[in-house]
Amino acid sequence: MDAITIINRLQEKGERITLPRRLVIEMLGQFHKHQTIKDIQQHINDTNANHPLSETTIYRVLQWLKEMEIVCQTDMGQDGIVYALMNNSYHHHLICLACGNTMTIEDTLFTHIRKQLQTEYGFEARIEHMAIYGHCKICQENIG
Amino acid sequence: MDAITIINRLQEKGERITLPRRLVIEMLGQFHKHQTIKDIQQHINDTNANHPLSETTIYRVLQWLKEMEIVCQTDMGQDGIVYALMNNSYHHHLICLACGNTMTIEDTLFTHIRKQLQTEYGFEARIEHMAIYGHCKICQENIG
DNA sequence: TTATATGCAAACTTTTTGCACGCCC
DNA sequence: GGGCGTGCAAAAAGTTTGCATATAA
Repeated sequence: MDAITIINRLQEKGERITLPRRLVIEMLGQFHKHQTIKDIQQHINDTNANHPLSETTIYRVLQWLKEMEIVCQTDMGQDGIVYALMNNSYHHHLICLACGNTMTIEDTLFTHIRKQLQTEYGFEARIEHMAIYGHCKICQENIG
Repeated sequence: MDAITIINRLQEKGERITLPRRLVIEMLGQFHKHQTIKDIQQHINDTNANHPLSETTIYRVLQWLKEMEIVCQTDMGQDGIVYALMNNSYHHHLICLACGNTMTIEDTLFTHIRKQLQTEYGFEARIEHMAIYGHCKICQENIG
């Protein structure tokens, strides 16, 4: 689902589509990576110098997009809080506590756990973008 | 491992044990629940009125305890960032996006994923205290 | 036209930093 | 005694709010 589709769906739901909202959705759709508030603001204001957005607006647009379940929010620890469209193919991050490097992993790892949560607790998990901390292979060897 | 054991081990490692450090460790050991910075400060300053701790110190003690891998930090979303001793029997939280209720779940759920991360990526995951968002059974039924 | 989103400024919360002093080893 | 931790105050960073204005529908 790309930015235009998202915008159309929101509009069909009766949501108001304003320029700031459009810009944020397009920005997140363009970069298939999680972005901080600052990333979003900077990119929009760089490419759209004639209509810069205030931080306030970006916070409010992201809040709205979360309520609409269009974006998800992840705490990346040291790297701060990041946002991404939910429709991007799900992926997750391994973050090494020793060297700080991050690895991206596929979502298939969570298939089993999702089913189990549903079966055992009746809970429908939204694991779109998980950050898992630990020690990477190299650092384990260096420590060991 | 209780507070006294933790303190002894740190001391054996050559770490300096000061009163603030002792108070924070004991506080976390006493309540087997995750605590916010404010919880920690308030409890210590209530029960230890003769030696109140500044926020600065608590931040620094927690930073140190994280480096020592004694405490883990979890972002509970709306409820803020919380801290807990790692040695408490691991547990995790299901947080409903609709009603906000949280459920506590056992760690066994993650056994499989830990092994898989180790095997496939050589990554030793530290999944001590995970917050998983989604929709609880009741809210699913109400929405559906 | 009218309800709602935006921008600005200011408040508020959370976290970090510099420096003088005090305490643990 | 000496190095390191602490407290204070202030700054920095992150987030929220009130209100007048602008704008989508």
